[in-house]
Amino acid sequence: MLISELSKKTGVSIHTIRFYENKGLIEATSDKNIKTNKYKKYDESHIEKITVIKEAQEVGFTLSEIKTLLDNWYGGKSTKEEQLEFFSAKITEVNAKINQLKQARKRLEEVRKSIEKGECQE
Amino acid sequence: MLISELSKKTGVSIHTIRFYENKGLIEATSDKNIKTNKYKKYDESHIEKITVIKEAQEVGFTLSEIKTLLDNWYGGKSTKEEQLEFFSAKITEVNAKINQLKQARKRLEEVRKSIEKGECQE
DNA sequence: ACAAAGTATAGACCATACTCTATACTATAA
DNA sequence: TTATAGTATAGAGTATGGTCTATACTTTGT
Repeated sequence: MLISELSKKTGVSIHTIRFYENKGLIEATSDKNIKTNKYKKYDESHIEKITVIKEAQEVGFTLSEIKTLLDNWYGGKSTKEEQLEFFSAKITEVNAKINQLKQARKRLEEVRKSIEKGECQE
Repeated sequence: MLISELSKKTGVSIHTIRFYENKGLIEATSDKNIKTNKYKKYDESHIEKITVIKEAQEVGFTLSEIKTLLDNWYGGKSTKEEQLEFFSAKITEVNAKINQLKQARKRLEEVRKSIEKGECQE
């Protein structure tokens, strides 16, 4: 598929897709056939990667972290051990974030309770 | 205390404290006494606010969201009902973030498992 | 054949959240 | 009193993550 279709299927703008491509997060499939144009081709794997980018961003990872994540996820550049280590570390990070959020929730609930009790204004 | 002390006690740079002040997140206590200088004074409440800023940032809130949070937390500008509504909404947001992170963790654990099984490389 | 729509590249521009520099005034210690 | 250290303001500069514009080439429909 071409970029506009990928854009429609992912909900990510053409500009942003190109931005990701420049950053090295995704890479269009190179067609070895000599073509008259420079139109880039994308497939299901690109949809999946963009989905991962969106999900990872929502939970607070930066694009540079996500690039490393995708490189480990799809690229075979590192050994099995390195990959296992990488994902274990990421899971630890996510657990830490969950705990921070639980703390924040507790704080917010305390504030809400104190407002309910009318400690702030009568 | 003066700004350098606040900086030391919070671990936030003087520049950043002034940046927060310009953004309206904190406000130095105005001393009614006529003084020869323009040195701003801070107290424990400012330490607490900066702590809240840091905590809220860690869990993904923007400065503008945090400003609203602080205004509701410390300022009596809104009614009890509005405050309750605000904090309930924030708690809902935090819960949503926790769920997203749990989903992300599940995803990452699945990837880790598939690597363990050697599905990616032999 | 020609207009309209799609694609590519490069670079400008924007918002957020800092971070630093220049300049000037103030306080303190020797 | 004079150096130096701290404070204030204004504005420039940086990094991240986009978003948009200009220009040029390609494809498609009529």
